[in-house]
Amino acid sequence: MKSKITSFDIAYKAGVSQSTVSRALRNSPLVNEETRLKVQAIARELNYKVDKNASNLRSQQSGTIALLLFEDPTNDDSMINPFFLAMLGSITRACANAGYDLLVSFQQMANDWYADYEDTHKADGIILLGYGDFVDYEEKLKQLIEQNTHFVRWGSEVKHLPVVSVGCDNFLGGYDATNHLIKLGKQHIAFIGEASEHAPEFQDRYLGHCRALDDAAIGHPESLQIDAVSTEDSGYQAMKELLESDTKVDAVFGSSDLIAIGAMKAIHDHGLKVPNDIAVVGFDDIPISGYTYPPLTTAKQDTTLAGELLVDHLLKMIGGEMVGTTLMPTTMVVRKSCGAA
Amino acid sequence: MKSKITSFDIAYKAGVSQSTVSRALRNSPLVNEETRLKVQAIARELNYKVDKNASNLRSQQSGTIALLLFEDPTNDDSMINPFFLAMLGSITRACANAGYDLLVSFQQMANDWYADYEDTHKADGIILLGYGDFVDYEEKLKQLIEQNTHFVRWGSEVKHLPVVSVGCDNFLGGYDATNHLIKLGKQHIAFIGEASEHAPEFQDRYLGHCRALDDAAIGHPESLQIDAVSTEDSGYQAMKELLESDTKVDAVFGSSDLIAIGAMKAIHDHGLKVPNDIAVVGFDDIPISGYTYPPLTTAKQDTTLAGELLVDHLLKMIGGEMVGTTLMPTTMVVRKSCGAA
DNA sequence: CTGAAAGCGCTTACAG
DNA sequence: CTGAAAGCGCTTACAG
Repeated sequence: MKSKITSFDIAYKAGVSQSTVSRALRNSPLVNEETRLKVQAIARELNYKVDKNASNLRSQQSGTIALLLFEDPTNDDSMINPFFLAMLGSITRACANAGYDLLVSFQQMANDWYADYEDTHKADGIILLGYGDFVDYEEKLKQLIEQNTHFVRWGSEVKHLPVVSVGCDNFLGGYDATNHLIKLGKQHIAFIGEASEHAPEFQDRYLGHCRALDDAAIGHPESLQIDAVSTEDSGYQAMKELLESDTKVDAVFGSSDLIAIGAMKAIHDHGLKVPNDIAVVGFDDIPISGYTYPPLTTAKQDTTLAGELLVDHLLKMIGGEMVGTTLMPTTMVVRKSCGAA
Repeated sequence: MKSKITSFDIAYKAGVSQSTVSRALRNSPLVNEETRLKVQAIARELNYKVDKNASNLRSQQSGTIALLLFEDPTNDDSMINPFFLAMLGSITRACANAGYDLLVSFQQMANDWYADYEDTHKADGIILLGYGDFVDYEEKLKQLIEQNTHFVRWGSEVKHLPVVSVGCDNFLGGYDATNHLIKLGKQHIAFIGEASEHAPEFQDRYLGHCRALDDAAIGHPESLQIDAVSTEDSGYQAMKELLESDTKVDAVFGSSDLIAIGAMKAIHDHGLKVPNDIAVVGFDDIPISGYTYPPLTTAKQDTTLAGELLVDHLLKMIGGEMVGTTLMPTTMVVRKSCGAA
């Protein structure tokens, strides 16, 4: 029964031209109110829908945004960072509000990614979330810039490249998190997370962490910074290593909630208590963080606002407007894991 | 610099016709090897990409699948069920493997949903994940059927409707979960989750739960079934209510991991211990479940396989094949929350 | 194996 | 306010 209905069928039924049907359905002011209503009524009656391929081809735009989500290669679906998934939710919603569809693609850094969504006219612009290694990723960004692709990315400002980013003030967020622990009297605060150019967000958090310690005249020996990627497992291993090294530690700043959650598990498995023996704070405020044991104190990134800003910035760029990088503040969400409550 | 390159430009450069370019780029066997390589080389050199709108319009297919994710209306992004998000990951991956793009849409039951992705030729078929209230949702399914839309859904078999589903054997999963608790000597096992026709999956789990109790000659009084939707908060409230009611309970089967996690928090807040005072099992095995305190024992649904099956079934339907509903088994993942380990 | 031609279903100048 | 016509960039019979 799916014999295709076209605008010509509607035109015939309504006794007008196909051009008029096209205008009426797009609510063009060029068409008579009465005509418009009649055409729309008939279209509804016949369950007619404009063929997007045809209209996109003709008007040379897609009404679609592509979201490229990068993760380290892994075939484990469960490894998708819940923080990004929360972002995905808010981005989808923001797109829908703006009348855009969202094409989602999980990219492995291994593949020939920057999947040409804009070049193939499937999308008007691209949102980039995450990256494996920042140094590799930077090369890809250069390609996108060269191709004049419209895109925004989530993250810290990219130096030396004309890239529009939306991100959090990771330095300040890291400062606040560590400062919170200092205020609670902690003296030996470990930082878990890779603090290198390969992970600029973590690095900024680490620099904020160090600044807070400096301001309080507390040292930050190298032995208290342990590399980890943003998974529970990595946080667990890093914390385990730290505990087994007999380094003195009374608090931990996990550079993501997943890391902090893994660290808490390692602390428990080691026979110690959070926050009594070791206080813990995280970064992100993923949905689960209020339900860990104990509930996790963390520097919250506002994913709702982030999604809105990403879409807003991208749409402006597509429209030819100039936009700059936006950094949002983080807010401390104090729960039990730090020992404050 | 984005003056549009078309297949005619490639044809001109290669000294062949545009038809040949089109064939060469799609690796048609109708084209000479040498010609094909030359054309492809030139296309690459000029960074030419086939315009999807044009090719889709002409060939009347989109190479795209739409994923519609339903949740109860809420403006909180964090409420997106991590189980569905894990599914999203595996569906995206399965689509990519099949050469399809994925259009994602979060639907609120309130809206005029079934967003006509197939009618507008933006997608060749639709995958449905979740639903608010099943009774309302069933009406929407009827519309999709009426429109001859190609779609598959995640969930239990739908009775009396010609709908293809992929889901888990919730009855057996529920049976296994409760049976596991029985084997550990539990006698007063509560079920938290709505066990009504409005949530058939939960209902099936409940029926499996009851059957296991029947088989062991243990009662299942109504007082031990508390309604809850699939959120930590709802699980927390339900458990709190149960604890305050002074009903005797030595174990809890949360009909989703989120519910179980919320319940564990309520048990802790009530001053009791998991699993010593009350054992807990969940359902799903979401990523976080290995990192809760204590780690959650749960009936795992294999999201990777689920995503593959959903895409596989849908693609077959699009291709005109007949496919039926598939029910996958669940597997018990035993961790500490049940007291077995 | 290759090319000339038709046509997918729209939108948008252009003319009135 | 409306219509006739062109054309977006492909794919696919059709003919050779």
